[in-house]
Amino acid sequence: MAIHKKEEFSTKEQHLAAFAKAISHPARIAILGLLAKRNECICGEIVEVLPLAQSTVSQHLKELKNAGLIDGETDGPRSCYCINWKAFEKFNAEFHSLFEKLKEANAKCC
Amino acid sequence: MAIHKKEEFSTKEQHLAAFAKAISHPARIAILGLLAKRNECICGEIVEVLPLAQSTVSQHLKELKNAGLIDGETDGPRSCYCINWKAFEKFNAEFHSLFEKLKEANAKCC
DNA sequence: TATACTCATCGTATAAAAACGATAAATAAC
DNA sequence: GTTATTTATCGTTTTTATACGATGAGTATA
Repeated sequence: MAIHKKEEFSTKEQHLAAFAKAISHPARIAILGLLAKRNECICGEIVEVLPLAQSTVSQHLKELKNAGLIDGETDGPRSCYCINWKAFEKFNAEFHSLFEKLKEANAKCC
Repeated sequence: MAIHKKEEFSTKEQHLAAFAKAISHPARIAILGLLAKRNECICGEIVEVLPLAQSTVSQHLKELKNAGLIDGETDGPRSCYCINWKAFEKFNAEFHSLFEKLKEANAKCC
């Protein structure tokens, strides 16, 4: 009976959740950190750094790309990836709009 | 062969990923939004609002609590929950320290 | 053309997440 | 003391995520 009910929530909630899911694995955090440090990376470079098989890394890259967090383009036989900073801005903005503005109303608790 | 390798990444990466995982489901986003709006909530109130069974909501509340994002205390037979704003501050700070400071080095891409 | 290299995809196996009903524990009300 | 209320936990089922090896498609090099 595991009928997922994600679609019964608001679009905003779904979007923010999907964004969070994309960075919910340390490998993907590591990839993003590496891309931020080196500006751009070839898939093979990432495979060298991470303790994961090439196919697994490729899978994580695909998820990050699907979430819009990174961009990728082919360079001959290689694939070059870089961070999509605009997407990060958007994530930050959504995160803020959901919680930050409500914070001042919460001085005390329970 | 699904031996999870999360422990092979840095503590910081694991922590940030765990944080993100906690908010990677629209139900948990909705719970946080509700708690932010009402300051505090009884479990039953959350069950009324969400399109999920009581046991499922309780499960999501447990995950949010384990992640440190919410606090809960019993009030008679009821359980009262509220947001742990300090944890959100910490999350924001970690998120920033990982990416924000590297942004200026990334004007162009690929 | 043949060979080597890079990387995405496929197939597969295991672990984790998501959802529910049922039950249990604790407190309140009668 | 019995009953009702509230919520956490247990057990189960289905879906999704994680990870790998193998294969294939594409590009470079000999």
